[in-house]
Amino acid sequence: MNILNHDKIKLRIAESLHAAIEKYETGTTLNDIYTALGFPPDANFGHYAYPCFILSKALRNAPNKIAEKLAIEVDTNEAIESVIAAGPYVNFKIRPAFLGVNTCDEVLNGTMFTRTLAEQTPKTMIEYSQPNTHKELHVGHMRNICLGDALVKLHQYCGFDIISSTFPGDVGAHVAKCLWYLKYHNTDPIPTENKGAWLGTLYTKGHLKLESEIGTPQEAENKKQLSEVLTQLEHEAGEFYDMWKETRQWSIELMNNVYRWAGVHFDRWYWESEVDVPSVALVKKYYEQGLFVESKGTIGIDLSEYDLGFCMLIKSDGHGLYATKDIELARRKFEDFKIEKSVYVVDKRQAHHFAQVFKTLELMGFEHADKCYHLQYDYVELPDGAMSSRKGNIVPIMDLIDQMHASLKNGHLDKYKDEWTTEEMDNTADFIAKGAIKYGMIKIDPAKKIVFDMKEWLKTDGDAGPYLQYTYARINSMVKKLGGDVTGNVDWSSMEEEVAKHVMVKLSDFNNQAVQACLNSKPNILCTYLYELCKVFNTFYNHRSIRDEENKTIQATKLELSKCVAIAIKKGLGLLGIPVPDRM
RNA sequence: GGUCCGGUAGCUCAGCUGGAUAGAGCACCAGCCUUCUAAGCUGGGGGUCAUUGGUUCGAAUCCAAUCCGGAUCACCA
Repeated sequence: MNILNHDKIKLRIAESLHAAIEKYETGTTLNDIYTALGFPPDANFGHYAYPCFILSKALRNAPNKIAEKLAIEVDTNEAIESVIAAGPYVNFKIRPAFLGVNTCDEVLNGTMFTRTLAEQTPKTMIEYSQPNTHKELHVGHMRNICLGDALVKLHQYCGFDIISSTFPGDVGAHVAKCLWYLKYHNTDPIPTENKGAWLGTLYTKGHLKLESEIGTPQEAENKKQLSEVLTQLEHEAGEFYDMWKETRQWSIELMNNVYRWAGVHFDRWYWESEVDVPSVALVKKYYEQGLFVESKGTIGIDLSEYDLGFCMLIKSDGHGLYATKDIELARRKFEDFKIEKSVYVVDKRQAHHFAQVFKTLELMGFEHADKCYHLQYDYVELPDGAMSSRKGNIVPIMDLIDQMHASLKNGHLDKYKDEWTTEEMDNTADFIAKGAIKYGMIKIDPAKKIVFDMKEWLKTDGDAGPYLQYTYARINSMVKKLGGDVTGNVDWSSMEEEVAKHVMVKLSDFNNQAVQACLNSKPNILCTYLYELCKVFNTFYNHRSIRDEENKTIQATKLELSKCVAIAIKKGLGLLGIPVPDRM
């Protein structure tokens, strides 16, 4: 998957360099140069840097000599203001007018965000969020939702045709335990609202009760009752089946509440219950054909020659497993949507499971088996270990959201309580809560685990979502206050202060970062970029007052540049699923 | 034990397709609001990039070994 040379600034520098390097016949292509261009560690060196080590061998010359030579041979032009050799690097300073026309103007008119960024964009399904009904959604699920949603949006931004899907688990032992407890042991009245969360607590109680009664005379009776629940669910008839239909809806309502809050949408909800029976039938078919074998009363496939052990597909009681369903589901995804690639956003504990599933699909002759990818991430845990609904040590998503709202209203937003309507207060708190929670989930590299600490999460300063939202709101406010009084004409060439040029250079990097975040499946790259953009802007903002600027041209241009930053923040946060408040 | 993933400042992390003096945030210290939003800005202290060896002109980054932590390896999902 190639990234296209969409960055007009870098492309122009690369062209200038290429013209100088070409005559030495080193075989260095325009593309090589474009790719090698980077940023100097200290902005005082210049805006872009070209390292000359690469040419050293071909030219049989020391890198710093080459740099000196190139610095003389590369001419300044409408884009390049100066070329300076610094050790083995050639550093370029770009004219503000060129930066303005190719970056700011394009941000303002929107063309910056419609450039073609990636060469190959196969039609892809991204499956994320695999919650269970009859359990409560916790902050661990939130990481998955934030990550999955950001990936969907980033891919769409980069030109991919994306189908989003979710795969909730609405059948299985957890459902039976929950219904069992509800029927035989629950003494609470059924609440009128938040039934889904309440149901989740019953699952935990049920599980714990069953555990505690193992080895007691009660155990046999429990097993008998549980098995009756499962039988009724399987035959889709009886009291428990009716309970299942009703309680399932409570859980779906909870999921919908969370998804609504997060602003995520799924093109297709695949239910475990819909693939359960067909998946067992599929396995039996392949068993008869001889691909799958019997072992210890179960049916599965021996993958030990691939170091993947035995992949069990039908238990000795005749029921299927998670892998069974995923095999049937994989097939359906390609069939239902004619996709070319299938991505599963699931935490790393399932790595072995997916390795087995994909290998099994391959051996079954499934032509798209090599187009299935498990995108693994590390999960969220608590200071005292992994979260588990079974043990009941979870932080429900709604608790985090509620505490965040309260903390914001009693904190920074308190100063607006006499000025704002209740509605604006609630909306703003909600936007900032989304900024804090989603940014917090996404900014960490997916490969690293998150240890959740509520106290830390309620902080909104420093490298956090609210900082970026604050920068947006601040620009918005400034534009509102100054807008009418600024009468000068915009002229990018007036942006001679280094801080202003840094803002423009940083802005021009937007698409490079977005495409990296997308193709590497690391949305945290975009977080870092947006944070740095805000950092550079705030330095610029504090450096010299725009309001008090006497030169009308500079004043108008700086205000316009500020607008560009606001647009980029809004666009970038949008790709992460984070909204921006007009004021905060 | 096999496989996979992590180990960078007191804490949380970025940098990892090799390149300039290893960067942020939090915490700590010193400054900046008669307001373009202080959820901000400026400056300061703080590092054996787990360890050892290798490849290279050059290694936090690549390779190997070792140590620490975690996940996973047949009837849960």
